[in-house]
Amino acid sequence: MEQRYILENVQSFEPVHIFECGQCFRWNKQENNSYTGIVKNNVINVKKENERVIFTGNCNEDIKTICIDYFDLNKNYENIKTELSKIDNYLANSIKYGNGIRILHQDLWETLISFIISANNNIPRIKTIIERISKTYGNKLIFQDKEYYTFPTPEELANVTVQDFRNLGLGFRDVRVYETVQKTLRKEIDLEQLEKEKDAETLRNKLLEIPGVGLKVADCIMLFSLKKYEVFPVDVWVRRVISELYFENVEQKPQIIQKFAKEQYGNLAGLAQQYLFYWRRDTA
DNA sequence: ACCCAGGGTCGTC
DNA sequence: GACGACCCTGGG
Repeated sequence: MEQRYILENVQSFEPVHIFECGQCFRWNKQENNSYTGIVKNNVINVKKENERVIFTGNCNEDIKTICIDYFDLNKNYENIKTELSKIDNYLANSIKYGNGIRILHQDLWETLISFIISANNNIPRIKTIIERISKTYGNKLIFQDKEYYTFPTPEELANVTVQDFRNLGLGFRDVRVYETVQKTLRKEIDLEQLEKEKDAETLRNKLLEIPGVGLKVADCIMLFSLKKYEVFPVDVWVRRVISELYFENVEQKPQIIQKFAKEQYGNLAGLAQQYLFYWRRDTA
């Protein structure tokens, strides 16, 4: 049923920053500049009007509860931005540019599969593939006379073959997704255990055992789903922006970049990464 | 038409 | 630890 939740006097919440900073793939801009997306079994529209954010949705659960968790609304980004801005001017400027970014608390399963698909791929195509998977194997939801589809569970993907995935356009990632689905069904991958794991290093090592998950994808999962804000995913854009700003435009290896980020940005390096990524990619 | 690059990972050397 | 291969597609 349709529900509404309104947030007044908000700071640090800008839909375009949140949804276009590369952390998520299932939110789409509407004609009125609001965004509509799918959160578990719920369709939600997010509209910003001056200092007010309006969440409207067809939700099975309480929309307020969903939004507080998903958008991490109890986290104080004002303080974080103030602290990070003190580090250096490059970061301070990118924070100004993407001042409304928030790191989402996304579903682990969906994030895992999405970032396996992201390997050597571009964002428009990643979005298309995820949409096809959802439309083919997810459940239909109706919101304001339009159709939306949930991201399918491991069980809903149980009988999908490698060839089926290939036909949906996954390319060479088909086997990786297939194996990950099957291992999850056999409990060789334990999603609940991963969610409970507190220690970042242990968590990363467990993620690295999953087919299609290397260092970069593991870090994205940790940051975008498991709230490990200290990790610093290094993709081509981040590698580029860090090399340009801090290494006189001499391309550094990912390991060097990560070491540098940890020293420069500290335990909130992941947030710094999002501001820098958004700024560099959006001004390209 | 052609080429390149994209939120990398994996097997092989 | 370095190097190529890998599906596919949008943009130059």
